[in-house]
Amino acid sequence: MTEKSRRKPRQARAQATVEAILEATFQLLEESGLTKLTTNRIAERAGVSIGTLYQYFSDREAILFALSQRQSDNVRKKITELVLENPETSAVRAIIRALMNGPTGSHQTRLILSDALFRSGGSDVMSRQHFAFLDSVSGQLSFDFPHGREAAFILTHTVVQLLRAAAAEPELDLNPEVLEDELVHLLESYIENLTSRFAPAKS
Amino acid sequence: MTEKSRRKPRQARAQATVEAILEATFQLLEESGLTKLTTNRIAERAGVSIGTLYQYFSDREAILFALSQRQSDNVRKKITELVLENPETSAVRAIIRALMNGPTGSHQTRLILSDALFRSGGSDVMSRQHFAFLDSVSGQLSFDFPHGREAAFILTHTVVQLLRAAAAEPELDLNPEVLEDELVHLLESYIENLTSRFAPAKS
Amino acid sequence: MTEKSRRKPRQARAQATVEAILEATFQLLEESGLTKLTTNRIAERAGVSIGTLYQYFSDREAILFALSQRQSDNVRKKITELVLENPETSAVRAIIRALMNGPTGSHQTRLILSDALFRSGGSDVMSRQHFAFLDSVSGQLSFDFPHGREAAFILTHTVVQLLRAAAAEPELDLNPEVLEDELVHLLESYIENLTSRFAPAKS
Amino acid sequence: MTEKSRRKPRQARAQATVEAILEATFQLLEESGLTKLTTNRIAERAGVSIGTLYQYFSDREAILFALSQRQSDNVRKKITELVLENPETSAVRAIIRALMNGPTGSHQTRLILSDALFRSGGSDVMSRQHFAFLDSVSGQLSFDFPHGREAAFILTHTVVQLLRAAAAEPELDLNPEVLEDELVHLLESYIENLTSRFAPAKS
DNA sequence: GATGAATGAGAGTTCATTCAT
DNA sequence: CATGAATGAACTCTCATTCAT
Repeated sequence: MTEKSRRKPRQARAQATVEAILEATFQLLEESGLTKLTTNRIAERAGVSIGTLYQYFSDREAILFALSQRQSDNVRKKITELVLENPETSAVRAIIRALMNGPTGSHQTRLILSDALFRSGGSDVMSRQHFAFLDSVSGQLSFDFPHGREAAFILTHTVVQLLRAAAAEPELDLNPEVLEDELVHLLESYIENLTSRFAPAKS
Repeated sequence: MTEKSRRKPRQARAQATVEAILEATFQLLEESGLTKLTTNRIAERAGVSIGTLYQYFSDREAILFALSQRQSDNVRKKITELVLENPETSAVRAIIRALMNGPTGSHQTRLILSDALFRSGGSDVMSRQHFAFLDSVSGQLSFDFPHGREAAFILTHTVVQLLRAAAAEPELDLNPEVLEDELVHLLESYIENLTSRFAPAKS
Repeated sequence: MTEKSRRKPRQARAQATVEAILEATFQLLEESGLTKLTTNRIAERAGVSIGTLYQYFSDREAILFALSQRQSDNVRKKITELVLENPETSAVRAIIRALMNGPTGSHQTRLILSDALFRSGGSDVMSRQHFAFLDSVSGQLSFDFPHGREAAFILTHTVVQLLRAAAAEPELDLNPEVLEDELVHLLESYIENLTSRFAPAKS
Repeated sequence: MTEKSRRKPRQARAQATVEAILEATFQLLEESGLTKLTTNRIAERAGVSIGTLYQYFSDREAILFALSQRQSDNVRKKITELVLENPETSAVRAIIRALMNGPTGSHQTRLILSDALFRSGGSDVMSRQHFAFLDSVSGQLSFDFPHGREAAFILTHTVVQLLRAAAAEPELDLNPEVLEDELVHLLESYIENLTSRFAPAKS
């Protein structure tokens, strides 16, 4: 759970090795899913020996974890990007858009990586996203409210979990733009509800 | 996806065997989680031979699936029950309460079973809950709205997915009653939002 | 090895059961080969319970054996038939023709049944064919010769084994009529050779 | 048919491992036959782990196939050897002698390996022997004849198949030298017959 | 640092056969 | 006679991981 990576790759060659391993993992996930993903196959695809792989990652889970962190970093970058580019767009929409478009890969792959993130860093990492989200939204709330932990949980998890569910059920064939709209409505009406309950009209 | 159950138990003895297998599976899940759950252990705990187990279930997944369907049936029963007992309670709250209290077992177990349901019956079974939920809520909507598929998806999946997430992160230690309240707020404010958008005041 | 069948079916119904089992076995062999042939599947296809199956056959091998005996009986019948119908045809050709056209079923099935006959009755049953063949041919030889056992072995086994090989290599796509001709040449030239060695010209 | 060997052994150690596996397989075949031959037993006898075995052979069949190829190579070597050593001996006799004495192991083992060769490489490998045989004999024929494919089939398969049958029926207790003689007669009289039909006297 | 041969516990699964009903 | 639920030894095969080279 705690210390996952073994050797911190300082040299360029090592960095490239790590890169190759993660890229190979991603490709294999896309091609044949989690059950076919074995450390040996990853090493082979990455063009390194299985021994080398284990010099950079303590176990299979660590690889998935690293890859999922990457996706998650992408999302964060995307959020910042979007907010800077379209200052007029609401923060909520920016975040939702980032969550929808940030991660690359098929639905299945996203799902797998999101679960890996879940498993390994429940507290560590997920909370980073958690709080990043909260920070972004907090501008709109600008007050403290009771039930804070549960409400915060809802604010931070609703979109991620619904996108996960949508990814898991591709046969529903939901329209991304419409879904984005509805998610914005869902969150914004909840925020409004929170506001009306805990920060009654100042007028 | 394919054909999951093998032999249809005609004799009473066979029915009891299936029962024993599912009960054993549940116990083992509670005790030691998914990774320790092997077909041999299940058979042993159930007091049947491994061969017998394979006469009724095509593989390990099929057992999990059957068990999860059971849980899901329980939830549906609970919903009906609650609605009948407390007609005054809003349908939304009744359903949320059922989803929270219906399934027995630890958080982990619920999570595992919910995932099994997801995997195997994504469309088949999950949608039953989906539409059961919709039916219950539809009284409150009493109108058709565009964006129906996406909105319906949100209505039916939000609570389940958030409870799943909460189960996966027990360290957040959310207060169930407060969470229930907030989920009700979340959904009800979204329903209100839908109403205001698509069924403007008749006056 | 010795006593294979359990209950001798005297009643018509029992006879029909045995029939059904053998027919089912044949069908399954044709459809999916030996490895997929299980006693349970045979019983199912025959429309009897597995218990019933075991009342008529001591084990799986016994079923194959009975079926192969049937094929072998067919061949014998065919030989008699052909000899009676075409008295002008040489005995050798008649036998070869019977061996080629007697057994029904695909190449693979013939192969399997021929092997079953081999295994179970190496001495018992195969020799029946063996001696039947010899008897038919002996008219042409009409003398005793040394090396009798080895020569007889060759006379009785060559055609069967070559047809077996031809069945096992369908990709050679041999022409049946030409093959028949060549087999006749093969055997007849050998018989002539035997004659010239051991029964020098009477003139 | 598909891809049989997995890892190509690059290091000397690996080569030795493959060797040990094949040797172990041969020993076990000799000792207890095909039905008792399991991959686990092979690995144990070879002194390697079951995992190692599966790094070099995709399944049990692949091991049998490799072993049978070895036998087949031995035979070819033996043929060359015999022809070189005894140029006076007819090619036919040399080949028959090689087929009888080339392969080591009991009758049963030979039978099993010959069947394995049949199954897996029906066309690929068997034909190598096929054509090797033909080449050797062709000196004696020195002409083209119609019915080539069927006659060639007979020339190349008769001896192998009869020896197979003889191996399968040890209770016949045929005398090897006499059998060799008779096989020579069988083939040579057929060759003569072919000659007289297709290359009539040049006079 | 890199390699890749070796490991081996243990997973899922099959199927001929028995025997209580 | 027929049934079919139950058996369980035995099998094949996988894969994360180690460690001598």
